[in-house]
Amino acid sequence: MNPAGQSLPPDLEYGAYARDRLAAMPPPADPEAFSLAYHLLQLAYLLVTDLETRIHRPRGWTLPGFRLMFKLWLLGPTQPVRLAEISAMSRSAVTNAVNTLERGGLVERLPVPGDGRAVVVALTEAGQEAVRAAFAEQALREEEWFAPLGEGEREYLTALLTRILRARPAL
Amino acid sequence: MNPAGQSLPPDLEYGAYARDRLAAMPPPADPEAFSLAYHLLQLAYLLVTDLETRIHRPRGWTLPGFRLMFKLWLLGPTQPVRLAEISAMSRSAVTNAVNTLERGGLVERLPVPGDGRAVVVALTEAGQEAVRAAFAEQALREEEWFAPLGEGEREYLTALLTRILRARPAL
DNA sequence: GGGATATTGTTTCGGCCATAACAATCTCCC
DNA sequence: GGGAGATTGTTATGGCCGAAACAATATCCC
Repeated sequence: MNPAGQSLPPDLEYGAYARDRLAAMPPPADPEAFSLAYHLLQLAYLLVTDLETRIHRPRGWTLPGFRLMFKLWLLGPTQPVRLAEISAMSRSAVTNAVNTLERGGLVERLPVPGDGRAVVVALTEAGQEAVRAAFAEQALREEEWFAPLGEGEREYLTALLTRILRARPAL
Repeated sequence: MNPAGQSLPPDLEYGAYARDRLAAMPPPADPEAFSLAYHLLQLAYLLVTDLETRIHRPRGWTLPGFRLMFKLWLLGPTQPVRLAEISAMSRSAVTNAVNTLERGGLVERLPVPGDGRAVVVALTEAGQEAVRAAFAEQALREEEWFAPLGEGEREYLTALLTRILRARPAL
C-alpha cells in the first residue's frame, strides 16, 4: 500500500519512489523529467509486450513484422530505404525484418526496373490476409488500453506527444 | 510540405497519412487510438535510441544496462527476481543484462546467506561511478527532449500516462 | 566518356528480450 | 520427517535492432 492506501503495481511503486529520491538531489537531477521519461517508456514497453504476446505471437508473427506489413498495406510496394526512413530505423533492421517475413511467405522482394540496386517489398496474398486479420484485433486492444482516458484527454495526449516529436532534438 | 506548409519528418508524415486512411475505414478501425499508439511508440523509440547512441554507447554501455544500474543505485543490492518484477520483464532478461554488466566489472553477484537459490546483484565501485557520470548527462538530455512543453503540460502528460498505467488491462 | 562520389541493400557481430525447459533449493502440510 | 509443489536463477533458441564494413549500381561533374 502506498500513502494513499491504493496498491500499485511494482513498476509504478518504484517510479514514485525514484521520483521522491531524485527530488532530494541537487540539479541536474530533474524529478519531473525523470518521471515523464520513465512512465512514457514503461507504458510503451508494456503496450508493445501486450500486443506482441496477445495478438501477434499466437499467430506466429511479431509486432515489428506487423507494423512493417501494415505500412505496406497502406503504401503499397515500397523500397527498404523508404521503410527505414519512415520508421526511423536502420536499413539493416529492415533487411532482417523482411527476411523473416519472406521466410513466412508474407512479403516478397521485387526488382525495380530502372535501378539495379533497388528492390521493392510487397505483401503477398497471404500477407494481405494476415494484416487484415491482425489489424482488427489490434485496434480493439488499443481501445482497451486507452479507455481510462476520455476522448478529449486522448486527443490532448496525442497532441502533446506530437508536439515533442515535431520539435525532436537534432542528431 | 504538408497541407499546412510545414515540412514534417517522414515518420510524422506517415503517421498523419495513416490516420487519414483509417478515418475512411469502418470500425473497428479507430484513427484516434491508432494515432495515440503510433505517436507514443514512436516517441519512446526515438528517445531510447537517442539516449543510447548519444550517452551510453560512447561510454561502452547500453541504456537497459544503465536503467538496471540506476535501480541498484537507488535500491541497493537487489535480487534478480525483484528487478524483473519492478521492470516488468523476464527473469532471463535480467540474467542476461547482469551477465553483460558483470563482464564489464560494473556489478557483482553476491550469495544470500539464508537462501541457497538466491543471489543479490550489487554495484561495484566502478558501477557506482558509472551511474553517477551517466545520470547527469541523461537528465540534461531528457530536459532537452521535453523542453517544447511547459511545466504544467509536462506534469499533465505524466499524469495521463500514469493513469493509463494504473488501469492497464489484465494479462 | 570516365573517374570520384553517393546510394542501396546485405552481411557480420554483439546486445536486448521472451519463451520454454531445467536444476537447485525452499516451503508447505500431512 | 518427508514428499508434493512453488520459487529462484540459468540455459538454450530465435527474433529484433544498430553499427560497421562491403559489393553492386547509379549519379555527378569535368
